[in-house]
Amino acid sequence: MIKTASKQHSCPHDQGISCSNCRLSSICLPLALEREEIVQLDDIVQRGRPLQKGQHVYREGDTFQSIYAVRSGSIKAYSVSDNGEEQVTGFYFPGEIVGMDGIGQNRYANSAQAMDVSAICEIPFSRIEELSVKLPTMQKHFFKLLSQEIVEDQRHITLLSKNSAEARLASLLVSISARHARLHLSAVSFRLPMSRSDIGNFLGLTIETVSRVFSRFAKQELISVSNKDVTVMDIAALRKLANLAE
Amino acid sequence: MIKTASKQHSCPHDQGISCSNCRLSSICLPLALEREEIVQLDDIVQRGRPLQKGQHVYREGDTFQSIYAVRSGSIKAYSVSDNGEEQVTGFYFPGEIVGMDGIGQNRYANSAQAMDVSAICEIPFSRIEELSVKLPTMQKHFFKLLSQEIVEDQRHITLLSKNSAEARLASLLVSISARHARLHLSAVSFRLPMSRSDIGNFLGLTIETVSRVFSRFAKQELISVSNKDVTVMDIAALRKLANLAE
DNA sequence: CGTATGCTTGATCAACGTCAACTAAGGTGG
DNA sequence: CCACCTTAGTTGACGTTGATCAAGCATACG
Repeated sequence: MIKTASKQHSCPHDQGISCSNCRLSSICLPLALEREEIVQLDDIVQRGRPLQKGQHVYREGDTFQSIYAVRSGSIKAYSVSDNGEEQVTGFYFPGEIVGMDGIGQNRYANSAQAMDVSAICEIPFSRIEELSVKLPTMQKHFFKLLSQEIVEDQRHITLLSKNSAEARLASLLVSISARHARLHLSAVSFRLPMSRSDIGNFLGLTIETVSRVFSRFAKQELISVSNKDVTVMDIAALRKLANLAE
Repeated sequence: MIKTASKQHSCPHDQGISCSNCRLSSICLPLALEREEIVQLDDIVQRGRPLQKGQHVYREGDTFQSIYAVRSGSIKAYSVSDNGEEQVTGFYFPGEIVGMDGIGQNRYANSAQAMDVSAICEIPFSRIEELSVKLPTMQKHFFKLLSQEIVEDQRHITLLSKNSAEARLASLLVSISARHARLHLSAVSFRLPMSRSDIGNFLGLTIETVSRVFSRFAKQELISVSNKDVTVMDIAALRKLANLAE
């Protein structure tokens, strides 16, 4: 693989980057991987051209081959149930990994679609398996990654099972805010990449309810909303509404 | 480890059994593990005395060390959210694995509690990691296991997000029936090990709603219920109600 | 500039939750 | 072994939240 010279503060869509100097590596590779190990991972990661909004990373039912790290932009994952209804199962931001649902059945259980222009790193799973056998740290990392997705999904189950529309939306806003902060972006002002319909679908609510709750939050001056742009004005109140510990 | 002589059709609570001759191994170890490999796994697996009803396998927050295969009985997993409410995240029957939520944080994210007298096999995770490095088949198996739990949880998200009380309960009944069948038990008549309250909690419903839906199903002669004993009379209708493909 | 699409807001409705009373089942001590 | 008590489950009446239906508005795109 040919790599162009990479600079320290590169453009997020830049392809001439390696895991070693990727500013996301602390999220993507939270383990204390040795420099040596990262170099080996680098060799298997494939960085393609950015996806346009609406393009799919993979589709439900496709043969599973790779997992993907989001480098820039944002991805939504969704599945279609037997009766043809869509269920949005997750939103993924830079540093996060999609596609792990495919491992079990050798077929993706979800489709993954770009909500913005997005750059992704493809990591062929067979190579991960090989590397994991050689590098126990790497194996541990991927076991952890999978386990964390389980815990995330269970949190979402709790959200849907126990919480009101307000709590659900508050929870999503808090989560997105925190993930922006982790990326050293503003935790206060951000643009939601997804539609109201995606939000509703993800949270088990109708688009009308989502809209109403946004309006209510705005009226209570917890946030200000203008279309997809949100400014969080009272994160503590949102956390409280979301039933999260202080 | 000392193993007593094992017979072919052993008692489910019997401790003198090994993976090699366990009738659950096709569920627990669906991979084409070589006999040689199973023997190595056998050496890791610890089989303790059965748990009494109500006893915990582990508790949320405990340091993660092992995953557990259910040998007999049934286990429920639940977590307590920040506001103190319980959420039942899963029911586990023989051949199924609990505890994988602990890998990511080195702490269990759920508590696991026996709903009946239950026998479990403890599998220390560090040993799995070691073995997985030596046996790629084993590594693959555990990657798959984790991934399948993700897919399961996502199905449950869809259930909670999109389906009515009737669909949710129908879905649970179909699932339990199928899992009984897999164990070569009756898919038609079975005893529910969990309380109405656990069912409601798992399905995001109140106990009253669960009770009413049971009664409605009985009146429509889809099932007959007597306390915890259920007989499925029209599985096709239940599948339809659950929005499952024929 | 006009049309399509996404979003908001209002009015009404239904599903499920809440509250309450009652019944059945299981467990314990006399 | 039975009587009592506790806990689990059922059923009914009523209330609330969020879905549905419908109309209008804003934004984006050709």
